[in-house]
Amino acid sequence: MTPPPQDEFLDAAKRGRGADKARQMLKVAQLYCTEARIAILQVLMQAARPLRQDQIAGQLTERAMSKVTVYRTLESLIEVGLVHRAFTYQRAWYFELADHCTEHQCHPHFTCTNCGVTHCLMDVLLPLAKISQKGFVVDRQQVRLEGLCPACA
Amino acid sequence: MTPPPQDEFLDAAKRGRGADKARQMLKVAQLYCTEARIAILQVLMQAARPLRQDQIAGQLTERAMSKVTVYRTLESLIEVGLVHRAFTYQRAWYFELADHCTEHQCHPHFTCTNCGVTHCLMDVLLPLAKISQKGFVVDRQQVRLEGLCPACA
DNA sequence: GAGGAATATGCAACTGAGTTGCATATTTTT
DNA sequence: AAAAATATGCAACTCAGTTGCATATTCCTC
Repeated sequence: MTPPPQDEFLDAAKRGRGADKARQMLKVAQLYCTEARIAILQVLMQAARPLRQDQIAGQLTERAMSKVTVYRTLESLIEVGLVHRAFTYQRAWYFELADHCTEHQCHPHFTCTNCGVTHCLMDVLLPLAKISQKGFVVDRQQVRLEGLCPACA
Repeated sequence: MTPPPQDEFLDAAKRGRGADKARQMLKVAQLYCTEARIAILQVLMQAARPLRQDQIAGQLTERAMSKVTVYRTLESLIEVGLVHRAFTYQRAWYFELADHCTEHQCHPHFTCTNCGVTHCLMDVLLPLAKISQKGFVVDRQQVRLEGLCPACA
């Protein structure tokens, strides 16, 4: 096992963890591999919960990014199905990676009305509402919960 | 059966259908019986689906009402539990009467991504997510569906 | 690699739902 | 009827998200 040359180490560190995976995802989606898309994908890959635009921007350590770019980048990632809008809270959208989602529904989100923190209920899956016999074509079912989180209860 | 005096007829007509019921609801809730609250409650009682502020204001035939008053009126009705925020769509809140709701969840809402119309699925009830054993105290569970309505499918 | 087409970014200015302060009007209580 | 409590309207504001346009970056072809 010969160690990779030093500049490759530096390069990897500079690109940050998950950069290669992000590039791969973008290539498959046929999107330009831009600094913005790679960085935002990395942030979302590391996030434990959905994030707002300003929270995403706040985690971009390498370089500041205008909110316009953040929104437009998210929009492009949503279009190709890599990201989705998880929910709105206090008039702001929260975004998250679209993996861990089954075909028609993602995991439920629980938002604590006391501390405002949102928890992804990854291991909870409610049945799909049976409304196709009425002529509805369900694209997506979303479940939101509100109440007190374990810490606040 | 003596008919009520004519001015009572006129008065009932002027107050509109459901005015008495609205007054009753407000009295029980210990809120002032104002023109705004009565009128908005009537609109919501007759609505087949959740309405935005401007849609509510647009249905007030008697007298125009400032949007500030509509929002503050809805806020007061929400505080006492007569109304609730059903969902947001395109950055706007949709309001509806809080009846027809069980303790912890209301009926699901289906919004058509083609025509934008929302349908209340009054006869659909999903089980509550079982997360209380994890320490969560669920106050409200909300289910949103997206796709194509029968007319658009 | 150079050049050019396609696409992405940033700035500044805008949009629009919802909010706030304050003076005035209405409702309820005494 | 007067006083206390609360509601309304206006104008001005907030702030998440959007748009037009000039510039910069990415990718593709040679």
